[in-house]
Amino acid sequence: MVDNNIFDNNSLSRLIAEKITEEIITGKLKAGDKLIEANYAEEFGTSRAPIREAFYLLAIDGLVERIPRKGSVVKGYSERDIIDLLEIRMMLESLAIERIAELDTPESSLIHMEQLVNKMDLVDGDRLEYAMLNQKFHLGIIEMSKSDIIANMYSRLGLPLLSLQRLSFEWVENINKSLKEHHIILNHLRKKQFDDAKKVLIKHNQKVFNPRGKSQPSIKGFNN
Amino acid sequence: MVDNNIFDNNSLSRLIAEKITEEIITGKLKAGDKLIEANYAEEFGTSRAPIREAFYLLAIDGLVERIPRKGSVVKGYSERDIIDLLEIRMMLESLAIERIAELDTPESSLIHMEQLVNKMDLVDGDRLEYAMLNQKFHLGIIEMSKSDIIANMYSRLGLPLLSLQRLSFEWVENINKSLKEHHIILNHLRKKQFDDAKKVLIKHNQKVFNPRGKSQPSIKGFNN
DNA sequence: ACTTTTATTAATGTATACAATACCAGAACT
DNA sequence: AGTTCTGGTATTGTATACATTAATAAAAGT
Repeated sequence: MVDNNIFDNNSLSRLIAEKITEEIITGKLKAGDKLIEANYAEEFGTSRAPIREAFYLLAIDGLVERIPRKGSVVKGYSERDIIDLLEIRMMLESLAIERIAELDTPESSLIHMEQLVNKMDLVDGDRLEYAMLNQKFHLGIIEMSKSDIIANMYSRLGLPLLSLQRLSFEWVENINKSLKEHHIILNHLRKKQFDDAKKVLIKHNQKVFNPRGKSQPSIKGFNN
Repeated sequence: MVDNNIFDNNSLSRLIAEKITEEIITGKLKAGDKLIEANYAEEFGTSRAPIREAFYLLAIDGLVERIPRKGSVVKGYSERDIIDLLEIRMMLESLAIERIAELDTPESSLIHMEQLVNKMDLVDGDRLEYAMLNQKFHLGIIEMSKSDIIANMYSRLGLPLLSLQRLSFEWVENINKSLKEHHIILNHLRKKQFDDAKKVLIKHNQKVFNPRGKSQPSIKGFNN
């Protein structure tokens, strides 16, 4: 028995969930948009069953909200929500660094992170591309901690933030500072100056969001 | 139009999920136990569809792990996992107190919490009962923060910890100190001494885990 | 005109049936 | 004995059909 081929992404539902995730992150689907099972079933040429599963997977990642007997909508986050998400993300990353300090991080991980940061230096103007790489950087720190719990918690924050950062970046002003800080954090990690790494990381996170007065859209198609 | 009756717990799946949650928390179901859709379908006299949904709800709360094409099992947590869970819980509660400090907490909330703590004083020997009340206390702090995000994150931690606390309480030794601290935290909140509340809370949480007999792979030595 | 009622339609919830896959025990082979 | 086939069974994955509920529109009453 040969192993699964490339297309078998562990069942349809995962594949569909990934596709919808992409649509949310790229902004094709916006907060409040209603997701209709039948529509997607037709679009993907399947029955509603795997679509439902996909919606659940998305709900776990915090991208979709399921309202019993009403349906599934793309979850919206208020300004307050985003502040809390960022705060919690920072806490998790701080904790991750504490955990990293207790381990020997293999050279390969550090190299991987450095490659990532170098790639970010070269991005020129594509917000989505930058947001994706940035996400990978933060995720990389989480993974270095080798803590399933932290990683699990983080996954609930990461994607919603990714879908928002694209919009709310103060692109021009902060990008250069942000890039430099990534390098600094990595250097501290390499030199095992974990307290310093933490300090820079905390500052780094505190500067990410500049609220701009956008409020949460209401959900269309529902009678609230 | 009269509102839904008491039995309509917003669809079967929620009800089933609650029931299974109870079985996990009370220890009837143990980590690693496999959950078979068909079995539960028969037990509840339904088809497999709502059972599946229930499993997903449990997965969101971190009580069950879904492995594609294999099934659902009661999720187990290692000692390291528990340390991380507790650490994150502490962080979230700390953050919650910061948020509380920014609000006017209504008197009714404080009274509610005080009633809870008083009830805890009276519990005599029933670990599960105490663990449940303790859970409500911690949850109460989260709710006072009025942050959906914090509450959402917390729900992923709370139930797994609840299912573990019952087993590993160092009942006699620490219970009195723990009780006192609850009162102290509440008093600080009432007097708007939020920094003090936070400090006590952090200490309260840090004492929770005492890995003493490292030989034991289980969750021994975990209390609060 | 405005609200309430009623019918129609759309969408989710649940049940049943079948398909694909994983699991397991026993046979065949080395 | 141990390993690899092989078949049968258990269990999840998907499809289809129907039931129930929510959203929409039209009709009736005030």
